[in-house]
Amino acid sequence: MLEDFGDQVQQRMLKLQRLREQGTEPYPARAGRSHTAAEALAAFEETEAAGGEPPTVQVVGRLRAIRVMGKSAFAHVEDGSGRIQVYLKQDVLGESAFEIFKRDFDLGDFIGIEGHLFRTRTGEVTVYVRSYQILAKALHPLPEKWHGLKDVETRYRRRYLDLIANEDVRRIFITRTRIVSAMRRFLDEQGFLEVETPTLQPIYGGAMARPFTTHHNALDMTLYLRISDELYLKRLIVGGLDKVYEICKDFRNEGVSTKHNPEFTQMECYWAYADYNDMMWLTEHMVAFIAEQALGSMQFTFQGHQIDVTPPWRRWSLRDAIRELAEIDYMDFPTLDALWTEVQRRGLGMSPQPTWGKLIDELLGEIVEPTLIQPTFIKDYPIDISPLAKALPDDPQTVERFEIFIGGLETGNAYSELNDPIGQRERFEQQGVGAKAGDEEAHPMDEDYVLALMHGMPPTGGLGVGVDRLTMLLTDQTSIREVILFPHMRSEE
RNA sequence: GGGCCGUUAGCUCAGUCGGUAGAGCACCUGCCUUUUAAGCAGGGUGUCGUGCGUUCGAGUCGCACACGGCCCA
Repeated sequence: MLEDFGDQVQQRMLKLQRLREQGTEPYPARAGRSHTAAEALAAFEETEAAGGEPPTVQVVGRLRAIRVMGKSAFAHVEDGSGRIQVYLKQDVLGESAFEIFKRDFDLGDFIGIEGHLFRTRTGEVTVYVRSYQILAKALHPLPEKWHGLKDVETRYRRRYLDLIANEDVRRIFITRTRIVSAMRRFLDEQGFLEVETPTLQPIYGGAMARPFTTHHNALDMTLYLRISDELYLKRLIVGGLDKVYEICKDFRNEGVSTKHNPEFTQMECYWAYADYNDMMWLTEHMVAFIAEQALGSMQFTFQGHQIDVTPPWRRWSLRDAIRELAEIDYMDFPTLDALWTEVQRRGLGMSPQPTWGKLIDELLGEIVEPTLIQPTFIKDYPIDISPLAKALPDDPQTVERFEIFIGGLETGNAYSELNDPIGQRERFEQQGVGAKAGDEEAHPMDEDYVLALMHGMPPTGGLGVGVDRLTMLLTDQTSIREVILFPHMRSEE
């Protein structure tokens, strides 16, 4: 089976064998280290400035460049902090140790070295190696040093190579981590309690989407991978946890695209005694905080646009936005048929939708969304696409809901939560009508959730933010796969 | 689901009109004790994504399929 890998792997296998034969363990259990590469460089600069003796260091890392010159050699060793050059000389190491390095070490191997620091003729701070040790032999060559790794399929399937070869990719994922950690910090500081709710749910809900289905063998029951954690988090609001949030994977059984991965990360939070206006405040301050923490600025570039997330953001009603950009007041066309006729009469090129609200959502997505570059709250949505949101006091067809748009991307969704149990049951029933009419994304009835509401839920604001989408914005990426370490791929077989 | 493009050495890529598979890096052999895309001399290491077909002959032409990318739905 190792023969399948070709000549270069065979060569490295031989070297591995030779190391073992002369008594070296090529995969030792531990490594001595006194400094990271970056710390070693800093330590040298410090003592140099102070006029002191150059420090002796032990550094470890992966060999990223080797330049052998007969009886001496330079190499670059890379660890998580960066790279440092090392210098090996035959008359320091001895003939045997130097020959072993030359003959049996390859690019990609992990090595530990020990020696004092000095500055070369060309000025680079370098470790003058007194001794070295193999830490792990690499049997497969790494991507090439100039052009790196470009093949998108290989980059996604073998992300470790992408991270080794492409510095900017590493930076994206470090930024992603900073985004999530800043989000947590912000919510924690606002007094939200981080909780965990079920991934495996007997009834899916909280969003309009098709679920993944699975089966519990011992209990012989069908379970769904969550499409949202909303209904569980609101049960916690009923239970008196007044501010809760969860950052977790949701799963939606839909097509994959540059904006959709079957599993994606969402932050949802619920705030008792708040409404959707409070959630707008929370959203704009949270995103501003995250940008500041992750990027060092509330301004950033996305696809050539200068975006500024400094609060407050624009608030624009959905009806006004569509009235302005599509020149249709959908309230003048209160049925699916009437609105569809008007949309077609104007030649807007929309695709047919199962409900009035979904057609409005289509207009939003096609006509309004691409224009929303600066952060914008589009607010007040049709009730039939928002079965969990509370209606406006003076307009029973419209709910207190907003979506967040930045850079032409929908990045979040929020509303004043419907807390009337009877009203909620009616909404679910209404969704059931849609399901019977063939709407595969209709929200299912959840009696257990209605039961929770019957015990009383305070007025509550809820918010969901797509972590992947937010990361795309803050790292200037147009494909969700560029911000997910291991995006979904078809089987290679 | 549809359209277009791509898949050739470990990596990045050439490959003309259908005529025995190419380059750089990497790798192998030798030289080289302050180099840094080290250098010098020599060596091609391959299931041309898979299958079927056309042809005297296919990386190249045709069909199907797989995987990926972009656009559309």
